[in-house]
Amino acid sequence: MGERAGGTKERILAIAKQLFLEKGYAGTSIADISGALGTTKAAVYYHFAAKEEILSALLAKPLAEYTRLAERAVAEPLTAAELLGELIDMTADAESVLSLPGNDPSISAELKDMHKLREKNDMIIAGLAEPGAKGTGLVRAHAAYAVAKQGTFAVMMANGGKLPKGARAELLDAALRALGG
Amino acid sequence: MGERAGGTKERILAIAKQLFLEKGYAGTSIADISGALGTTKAAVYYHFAAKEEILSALLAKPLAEYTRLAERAVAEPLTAAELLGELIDMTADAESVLSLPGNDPSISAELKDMHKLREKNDMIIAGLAEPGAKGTGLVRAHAAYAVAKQGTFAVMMANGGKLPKGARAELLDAALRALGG
DNA sequence: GTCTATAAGACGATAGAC
DNA sequence: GTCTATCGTCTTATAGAC
Repeated sequence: MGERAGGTKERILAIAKQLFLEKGYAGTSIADISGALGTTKAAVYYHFAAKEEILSALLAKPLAEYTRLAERAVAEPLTAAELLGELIDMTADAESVLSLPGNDPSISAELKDMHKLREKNDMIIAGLAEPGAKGTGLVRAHAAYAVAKQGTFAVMMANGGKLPKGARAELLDAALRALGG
Repeated sequence: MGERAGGTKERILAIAKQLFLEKGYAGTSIADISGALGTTKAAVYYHFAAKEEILSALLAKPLAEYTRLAERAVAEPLTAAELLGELIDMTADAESVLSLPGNDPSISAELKDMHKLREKNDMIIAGLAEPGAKGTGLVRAHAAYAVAKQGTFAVMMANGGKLPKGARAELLDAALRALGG
């Protein structure tokens, strides 16, 4: 009971998540992580063979979920409300770190084709737009997407990292208004 | 006439802007910049005493404009349409790089209190919200802000770095719908 | 204004003791 | 599972020739 919660590997991931968000992936060194952990660099390398593996471990689940959502968006006819709601929930999930690849260029540069994130983005944008929409018709889809991802992220940042009561519904409504018209 | 456009200093800034956007500030080395420039690292250091000075030179004007907008938002009674329109224009301005501090954690970490960007953000969010709005009432302001900044940025990225005709009006309308309701 | 050369340290990563 | 010690490389930055 009185223990420090979880194995070292999980603690490394928790620390890395926080530091990557604060200083970026390229701006965070293994020494930063081991320092916050209270051990040495070598201790970190016992649990992860390379810095990039920490990033991969951190992003594996969120990217898989995001990919699945993108595929559903093109396969099934998901409503805009369903799609945007899922995006808000994924962004708000404290365990997830879906905001990382979108907010840190040094990450996008690192895992470029690793999951073909850009492609998935386009699939979701297309799923949000009216069928056959093009050019400036996609602008509204981008606007709604921005509300669901960056809007949610901003509200969380302004509230100590958590979504306040009712904020999810407000964000979803705002995203739908941005989309609709 | 047949010249390569402008002094070396300006070329360095243009290259740095592009690389910082692609790989992030921490992920870009002086060697990367001098390589793209076609010279040596020392040549870069002749024009800038430190890497951070390149960043400062790049952000000076956009941050000053952003600060001025934030101050106007609390002093004069700016309409939401005026505020959001200016945000869209600042984000879309190719000379500006207002998207940099918001998109790269290694930059926010670097110039933290340099311009107190966070404070300016809050001033603009407050200027967007109805007077006296609080808690979840600010959610709509964050949503509108997200459309104006990240939405504009996303549309530009999807169109080769430029805003298509009519996109500005569409984005402004979408942001106002997200805000209103 | 740009070069070669190099300093001084941070970085990712490994070897081997405990 | 964590340590000390180290390797090789990359990084920021400087000195001095041209």
